Amino acid sequence: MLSHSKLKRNFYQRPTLKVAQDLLGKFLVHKYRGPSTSLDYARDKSLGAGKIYRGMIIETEAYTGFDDLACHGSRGMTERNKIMFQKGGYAYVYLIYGIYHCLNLVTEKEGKPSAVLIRGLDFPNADGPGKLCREFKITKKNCNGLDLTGDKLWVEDRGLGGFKIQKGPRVGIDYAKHCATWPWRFWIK
DNA sequence: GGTGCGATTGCA
DNA sequence: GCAATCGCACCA
Repeated sequence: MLSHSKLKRNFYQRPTLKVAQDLLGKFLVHKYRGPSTSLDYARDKSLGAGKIYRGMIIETEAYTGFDDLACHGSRGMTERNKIMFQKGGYAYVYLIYGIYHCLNLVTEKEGKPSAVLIRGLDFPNADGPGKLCREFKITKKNCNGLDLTGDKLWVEDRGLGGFKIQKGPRVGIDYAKHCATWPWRFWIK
């Protein structure tokens, strides 16, 4: 196997709980071609030709199906969550609190709302779902609906494994009643 | 057409 | 503890 292989669609078209754990230790990559701030240019003169952001995924959460009250798609398809109903291998990005964006990787089969929320990367200022999107220039406008088998946003397997996976309840979903305690959050040290 | 709030973050 | 800030879900 290639040491830097881009994950294919069949990786995502599996049970969401499995995908959420298998994404740990893989690398999120964003090839960004959009406008950069003057501060970005001061830090990195190569930005004019586009920039590649790459960081190891260290924390995820699973959201799947109509019985998961914390899943955005559990109450049916809407304009916001329609990407979640596609087949696995697409990016679902939404705006939260009017300020931050959250990146999800759609899983399973078409018609079943399922995705993995990327909550943290081993990368400076990318410890948190909102922070990693800000740091990696991921927004709803430029990433929602992107095909993860394409050349803008994808996940790489760099051959790292053997991590001890920790698990616990998902964050910030107290409103989801009995689902709030399900141990669907996963992370590695 | 009006209303209320969120899969977050940073600061007091 | 709590404000920021807005798309959108939901109700009328």
